[in-house]
Amino acid sequence: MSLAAAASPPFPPSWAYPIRVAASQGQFHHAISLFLQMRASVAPRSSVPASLPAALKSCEALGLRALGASLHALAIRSCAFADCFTANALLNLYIKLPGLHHPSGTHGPSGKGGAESVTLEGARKVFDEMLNRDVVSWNTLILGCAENGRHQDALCMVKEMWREGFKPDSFTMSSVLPILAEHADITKGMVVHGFAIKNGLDADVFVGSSLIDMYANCTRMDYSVKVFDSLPDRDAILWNSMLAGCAQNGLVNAALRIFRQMLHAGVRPVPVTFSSLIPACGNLALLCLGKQLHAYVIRGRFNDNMFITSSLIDMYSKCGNISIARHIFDGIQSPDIVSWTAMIMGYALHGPATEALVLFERMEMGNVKPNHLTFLAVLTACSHAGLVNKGWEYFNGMSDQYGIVPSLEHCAALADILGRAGELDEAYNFISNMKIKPTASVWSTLLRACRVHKNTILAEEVAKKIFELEPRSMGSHVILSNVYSASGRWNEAAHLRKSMRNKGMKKEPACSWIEVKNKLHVFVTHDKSHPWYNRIVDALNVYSEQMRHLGYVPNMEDVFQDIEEEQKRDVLCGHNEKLAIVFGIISTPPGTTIRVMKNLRICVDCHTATKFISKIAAREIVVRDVNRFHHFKDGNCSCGDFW
DNA sequence: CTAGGGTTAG
Repeated sequence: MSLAAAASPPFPPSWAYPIRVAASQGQFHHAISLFLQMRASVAPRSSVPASLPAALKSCEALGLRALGASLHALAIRSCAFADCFTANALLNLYIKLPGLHHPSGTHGPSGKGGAESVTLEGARKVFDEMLNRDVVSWNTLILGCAENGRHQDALCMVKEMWREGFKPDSFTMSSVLPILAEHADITKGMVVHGFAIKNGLDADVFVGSSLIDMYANCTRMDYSVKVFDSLPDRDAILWNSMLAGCAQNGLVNAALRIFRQMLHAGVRPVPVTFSSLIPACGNLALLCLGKQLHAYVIRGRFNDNMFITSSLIDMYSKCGNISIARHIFDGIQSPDIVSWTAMIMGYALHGPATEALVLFERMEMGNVKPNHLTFLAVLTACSHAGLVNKGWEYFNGMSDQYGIVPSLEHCAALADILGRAGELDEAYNFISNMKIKPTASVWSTLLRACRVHKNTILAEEVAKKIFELEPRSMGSHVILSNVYSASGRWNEAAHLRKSMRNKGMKKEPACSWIEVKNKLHVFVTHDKSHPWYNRIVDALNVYSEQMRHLGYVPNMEDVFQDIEEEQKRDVLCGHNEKLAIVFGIISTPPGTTIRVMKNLRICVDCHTATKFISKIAAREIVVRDVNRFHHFKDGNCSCGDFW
């Protein structure tokens, strides 16, 4: 460290200058060290106020709470606290370092608020004691509230600052807009937008990107586009905001267009560019596109970025390609909790569910601590593999060993494990005695189980509970009606359907889709508009004949209407997953793996038929339904007929 | 002295 500059200072003598320079260059240790030397020397008192903001900033960066507290005392003793600039820096320190207590106001952790509220109390005290405040003071406190979940406080404070004659600026906007984005409060969001326009703040890129995010979170990408187009050239952040917004709203084509425009405009992609695009491919199961992005990632040497590798693992497994996902996972030197969880969830959804548990144990041995999502993944694996004892073990272990309180999702997963395994009474008791009040969705896992295990009596009781909580629950009405149909109680089924019609309830249209040669083919039930429709039906009829020879019997359980047998068979033939699968087979070279996605659960008959088709056509067929993956091969399915 | 974009679930 060179003291030369400080030892022979320019006129007027100043210690403050090198301290400020060091802090502004990120050399916080150096800044602190200079500050302490200054205090030990006979430096003029006037150096203290001028160097305090930089010293406080350095404390924040290095997390030095004790020194921070003594600087607070020094600020008061030296009268530097009267200076707005210095007091603001101190206020910021209280916001940024949780656990730094105001010397005169340490009440200790109060009630449920805990350390978080104590931290803000200290900041609030500093703020209240300030002799002079400016817009920065208000902005600092508002941001502190915004980032610590005190959303209402933050919004109230904006009104308060306005009342006291301070005009909100671009900093205020970009603290407030993320709050409105999180609450999807487009009404207040547009008020803020209007204020920004009126006060000439809308050309600011920080405000602009916050507005883009806010509208994107309110699923109004059209407004986001308008904001984006109205902003002056460019900023890489804005491009990435737009990309993330489109990707999260499922607008993959729009996202790709923006990606290309961005490259064209000479803006270099950064890791976040990909970590927002890749998950969108996974959610829509666009394997070809995902692979292209993967190639881009490799060329750009982004593949050592954990966010990207995790999203690639998730993307490949959601696209049905668990082995590539595993290959990427194996290439990571030390996986973090996110990549472990993504990989474990991949196996949980795919089939070799015990592999998920093996990975979980390896993860524990590697001293990576599981979080609530990891346990959700492990419980999902137990459910899909029918492992009841293991399920209980993990459910109890998560709180006993890791102090993670089971959430509603974990409880639902355990109820699912019990129900699928046929332990219906245990599942019923478990749900009835849960610490958290069960929701309709928890009960409906049991309703599904009742249907699989053909327990009509319990199904009726469970359905009653569901309808109390959610009178218009479409899925539950359908399942109960299926239960009635399956046990030949057509009158009850008909009555139920009538009451559904009276309530104006409509079944979610089922659809399946498949990507062939980079093009997406969507099949909606009863939609005959696909150009290959007749060819598909012809092929399906040929398969049906062969299937019958091999012993296939159509299963009518899932047919909703009580119609003649012959008609029912037609309905089943028209099931969109069958159309998508057969289209895949006749439009690709022999041996190609068929990957089909479906927006609902696969039906019993389609599941059986697909097993036969995989054998007859000698194809591996991967079906992703809304719940899990099915790998059909050689007449068998990886789910073991258990879903 | 105060500010912006991303990953795992359902």
